[in-house]
Amino acid sequence: MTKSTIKVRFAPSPTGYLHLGSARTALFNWLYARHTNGKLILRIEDTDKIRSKKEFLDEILDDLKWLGIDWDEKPIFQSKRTSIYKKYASQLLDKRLAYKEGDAIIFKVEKSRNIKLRDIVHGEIDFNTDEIKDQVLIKSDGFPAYNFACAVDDYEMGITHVIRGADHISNTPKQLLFYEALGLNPPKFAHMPLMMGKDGAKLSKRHGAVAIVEYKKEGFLPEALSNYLILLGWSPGKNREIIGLKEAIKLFKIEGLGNVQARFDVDKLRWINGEYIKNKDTKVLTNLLEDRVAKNANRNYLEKVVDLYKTRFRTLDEFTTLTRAFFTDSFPVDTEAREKLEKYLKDDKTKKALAGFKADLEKLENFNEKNIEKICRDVAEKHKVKPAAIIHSTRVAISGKTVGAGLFEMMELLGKKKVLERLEKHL
RNA sequence: GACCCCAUCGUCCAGUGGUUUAGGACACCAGAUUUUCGAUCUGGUAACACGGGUUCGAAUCCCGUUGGGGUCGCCA
Repeated sequence: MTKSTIKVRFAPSPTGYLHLGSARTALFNWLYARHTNGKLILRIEDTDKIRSKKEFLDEILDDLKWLGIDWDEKPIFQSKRTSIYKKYASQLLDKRLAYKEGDAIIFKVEKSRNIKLRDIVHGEIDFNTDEIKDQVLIKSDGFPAYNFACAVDDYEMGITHVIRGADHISNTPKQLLFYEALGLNPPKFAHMPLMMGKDGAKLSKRHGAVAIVEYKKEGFLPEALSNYLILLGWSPGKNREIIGLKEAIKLFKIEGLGNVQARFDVDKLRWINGEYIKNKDTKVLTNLLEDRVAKNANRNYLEKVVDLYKTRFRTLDEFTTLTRAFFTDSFPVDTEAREKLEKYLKDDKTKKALAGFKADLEKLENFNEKNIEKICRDVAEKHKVKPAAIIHSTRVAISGKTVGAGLFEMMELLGKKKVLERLEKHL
């Protein structure tokens, strides 16, 4: 292992849950650190005394771990470093580059200067200091203002690359001014375009869930979410869509970060999630599903249901609604399914065939897929109806749905007793 | 409003002056599987925002327009 000098950071403020956009930023920082064999440091920006909450921090840390992100060294808390910021602020005071205003310390911005930012994703960006007002360094409450704390910490922590959202582009010249006044070398910057909602507007609750924890609850797999997120603004090449974090680390290049705003598309996320679900080992998948079905469900039985439905659900939540009939007798019957069944029952021949099917099933001793299918086809032929008529109406009767796995497999799994009960009840 | 960023199918991504009648994926549509389907397989529709340049040649370079986004707090 070669030593790397790369050091990046992810700096959440614990004033809310981990957001999709922040998670993506964290992911790219992590990818870069791991690819370069460098370090990722967590910096907790808790300088908003009122809005910062411990429970938010815990949740953010949990979500990061859940996504597969780990970090090096203990997280740094800005709230515990006030003396450091004050030290730097005093330096500027001494140099007469800053002034006091009450208890606050303000940085004097020199007018009509050009500040050049060399950004890894955007290239050179020029700013004129005429657009920048004097900047608060230390707030009246003694805590540092964001831009100052950020600049001081990135230097103090030895951060080499700042990978963050494009919403910070206009903050950067201010930070650059601080570095210059302090006589310090700034880190390199990479501003990634923000993630937008499906309609191109700012991603918010009205587009659906924005907190990582909500996706976790809905039953998205962490590897699917992180896979989707890194595809927004970066490409592993060769038109690859499904890519694990391990491989992404190998392929990651910071120069490959896109400069275009991407829209969050939950449909694609759902597709990726489905891909991960169907490729997952049934036992492992069952572990994830266990607490989403009736607690008394038999493990072996559960595994069989999972196996049967593996390719048909895209979130863990969907499994629950799709397979309800396997875990309770009081499952709902979809309106569409109800109508379909009623239509079949209006036909006299079909009705008689179903009665015959039921009667033959009662006599069947070895209630397995093959035998059931044979009975079904024999009965259909005898009553001159299409097997489909029996199959479709039976599926509705035993599951309340028009969609599902193969009927005969479903029947075998449910067992003779339940199948007959349901046929009796619904036909 | 000022300053800044951005602009390839509906969406994401590929494409970095000629090998492109612009490729892949999601979504959508159609066909198949006649045991359904939101499963599976096959196929299809669909884009270089617009206008000027530069060049033998532009999706690729430059300028402008339009459109989207961001920032202008003692929030971060």
